[in-house]
Amino acid sequence: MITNCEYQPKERAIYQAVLELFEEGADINNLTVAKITGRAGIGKGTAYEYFSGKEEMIAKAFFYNGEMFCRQLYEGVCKEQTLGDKVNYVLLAMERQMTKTNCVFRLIHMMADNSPVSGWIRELLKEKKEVGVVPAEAVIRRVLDDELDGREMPSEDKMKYLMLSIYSKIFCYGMLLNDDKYQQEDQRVVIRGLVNRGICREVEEIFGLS
Amino acid sequence: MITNCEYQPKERAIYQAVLELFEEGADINNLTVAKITGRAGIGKGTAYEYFSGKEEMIAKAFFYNGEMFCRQLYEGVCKEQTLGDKVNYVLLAMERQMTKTNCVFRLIHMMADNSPVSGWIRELLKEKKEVGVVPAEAVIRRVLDDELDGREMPSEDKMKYLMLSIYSKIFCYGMLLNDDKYQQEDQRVVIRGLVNRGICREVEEIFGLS
Amino acid sequence: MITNCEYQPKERAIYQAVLELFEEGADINNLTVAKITGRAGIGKGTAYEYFSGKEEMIAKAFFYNGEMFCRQLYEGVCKEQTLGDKVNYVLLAMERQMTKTNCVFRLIHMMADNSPVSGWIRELLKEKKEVGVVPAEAVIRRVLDDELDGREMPSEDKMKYLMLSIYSKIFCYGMLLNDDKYQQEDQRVVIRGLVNRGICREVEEIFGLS
Amino acid sequence: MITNCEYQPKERAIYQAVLELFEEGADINNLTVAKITGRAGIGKGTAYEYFSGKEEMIAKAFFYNGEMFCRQLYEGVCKEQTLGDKVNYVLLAMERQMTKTNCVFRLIHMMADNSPVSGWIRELLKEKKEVGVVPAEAVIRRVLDDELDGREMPSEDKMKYLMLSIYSKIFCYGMLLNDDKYQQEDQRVVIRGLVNRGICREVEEIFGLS
DNA sequence: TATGAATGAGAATTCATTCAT
DNA sequence: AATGAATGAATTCTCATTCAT
Repeated sequence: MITNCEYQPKERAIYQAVLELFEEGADINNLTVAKITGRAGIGKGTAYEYFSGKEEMIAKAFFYNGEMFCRQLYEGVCKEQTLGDKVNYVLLAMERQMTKTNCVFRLIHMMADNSPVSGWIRELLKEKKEVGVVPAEAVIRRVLDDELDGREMPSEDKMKYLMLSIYSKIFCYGMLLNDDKYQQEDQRVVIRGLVNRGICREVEEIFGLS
Repeated sequence: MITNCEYQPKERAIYQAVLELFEEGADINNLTVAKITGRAGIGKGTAYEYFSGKEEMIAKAFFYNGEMFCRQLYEGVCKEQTLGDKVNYVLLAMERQMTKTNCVFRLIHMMADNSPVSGWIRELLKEKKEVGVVPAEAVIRRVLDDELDGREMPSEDKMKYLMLSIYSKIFCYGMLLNDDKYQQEDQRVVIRGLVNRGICREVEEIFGLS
Repeated sequence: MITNCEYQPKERAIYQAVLELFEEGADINNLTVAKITGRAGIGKGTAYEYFSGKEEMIAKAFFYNGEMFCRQLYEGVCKEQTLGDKVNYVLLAMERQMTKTNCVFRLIHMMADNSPVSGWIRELLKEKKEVGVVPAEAVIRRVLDDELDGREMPSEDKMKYLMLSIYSKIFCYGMLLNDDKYQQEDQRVVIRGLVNRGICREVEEIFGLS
Repeated sequence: MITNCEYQPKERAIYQAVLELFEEGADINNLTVAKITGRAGIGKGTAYEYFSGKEEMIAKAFFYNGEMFCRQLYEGVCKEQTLGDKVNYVLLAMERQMTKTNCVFRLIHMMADNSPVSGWIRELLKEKKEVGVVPAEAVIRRVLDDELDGREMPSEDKMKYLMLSIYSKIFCYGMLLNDDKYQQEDQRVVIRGLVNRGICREVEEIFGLS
């Protein structure tokens, strides 16, 4: 079940400011509180009423973005019928997100960091897992559950491999999109098809042999 | 052809210092010149005789690491005969690198950044491409070239997809290794087999149909 | 004559909050309005209805404390008959005050400061002198007046010296009390006797020769 | 024995800057690092090469002042022959110090604080006690030792009382000097005589009865 | 009258870089 | 060539005070 989180207006303003600055190409590590609050149109001190420090602002901003993205993704995926359509939906959503910004990727990058921001993100993830928020993993799992249906559940190793394999293919599709060539829809459609089929085949393989 | 780059001793000392600090868990953005030169055992001013600034030191350090890694990989891959053995060699090299540190991943993360470091890295990549240095891509391409042999070359799109698909599988294997479960060899051997077979099948598929 | 000053409840709450925080070891310069009003249980804005700023709050709080202390002292001293008993009363009152907190000393310290708080205190002292409030000086003078009785008044210089000499002895007793050794009554009683006798002898000397 | 402490030039510059600003009436709590280093004529960052923070700068500056003062005092006292001359020397030194600034008093005030500066001062005192530096106490004790000579040592309580009693009289003399009346030497000479005699009598009393 | 959210001036501190030795 | 003391721009964060409710 998706929780209906309410965000306070100033909190939201900070998130949006961070994401905007980010989309405009700012480097996270050079993001200053002054820039963020300036963009958000609020006083510097006000930010500290809502956050304990800069790192929390940034981490939560990306988390907010990820949450919004995954929630939409989840809802969209549920409406599609076939595995191929579901995967396609995800890849298209990825495209939209990518052209706007690389936010989702950054979230992943940041998680692998040793920076204070990454610490915050990991903590947020743990915390939210207990509440009913939709993480990226849940989206993929949902797709797989639908597909598994009556069939026998594969071994844990295979499921883990499958999850990551799909995850990495989507990720790899996102990386391809950075290439100038794929700025045009007619070029993207070809590669999207390849990736989609690649994922479907992998699912069938694992689920088929189990 | 692999160029025989010579590194000056102080330059090397800087690289090693950066990598050491990194392996010890330092956050890149909190690496200071003082810490780096202190670890390298040279004066702060001296570093500026070899580098234009902190960003260059860090970027080149990771580049140095990547180069060393890929060079070894390339040499190792050349010695193996079958596709499966080659892929296995890469995955094992990945494991070794992973346990030491996530340096290769970090390199990737940093490339996706908007930070000054990432700017340096992208520039270095361009520059080196013109010289004959071995990038990660070259390793994969070498494996594929061997395999392609007499067969017909697939379309550019398919090759691009294949490259990234392999890349993503290796990447995905690296990510799995972070999991506590895979700290033990007997656990790793199972998943390594799955990844290896996944890659080989994908290669066969693309090369088979072309 | 002791004026019957009435304090408004919120005003009093502020004073008590300041003194409480102080007794708990807070540093005056790190006392924030937020902490004070928080402790007082009133809104931050409300404090500004009663005081012009933080400095006034603190200065008046200590002034309030000093006034209460001196008033009690004055009343107590009046009830005693001999010089020795009066001095003893003062020293015992000092002890009680000391164990609770060093507030009286702090008041003295603050007066010697160049801080805004000290400015306020000096101003308050002037102001109150015109009204009939009991200052520490008045207590000592009262003791001396009783003792002087019919005898001839010594020169102004001598009176001034005597006042300060007594003052310094009491002060010195207070300082001694900080010593761990004097946490026990049986230790204190010895030193208290010495101080008492020192003061009495000094009074006799000055008053005797005049 | 007086240790010959060497101070580095920048360190000294900071001390002098703090003391100068202080003599000019600055409030300790409003002393900023910018003001101090500005006055000292060095860069803000440089101060942090020598001190861990603002508090250390201020505490050590006053400590430096106290040390210099006490060292001179000690040397001067040693040259005098009679108790009266020695005490007179101390009182005159006090006067000189007072007209310049109240630094010694401030040091005392600061010690009684709960501020970080006071913490530093207390720590410095402990530390220096182990090294052979001359504290205020040593000066008084030296005077008493000379006087005690062959006579029997009084009880610990009495010695403690005597030390503090003298200390407080000197302190009280310093306080008197703040009075406008005593800005003139002819006025001071009277009161100085009274204080001097008061101290001598007290010493004789304690040493006589032991 | 009472409040506390909002503010921004101001403070401490860090650290990349320079440059005299 | 090598150094590290000196620097000050830049950054984070605090907190007294205001003012709309």
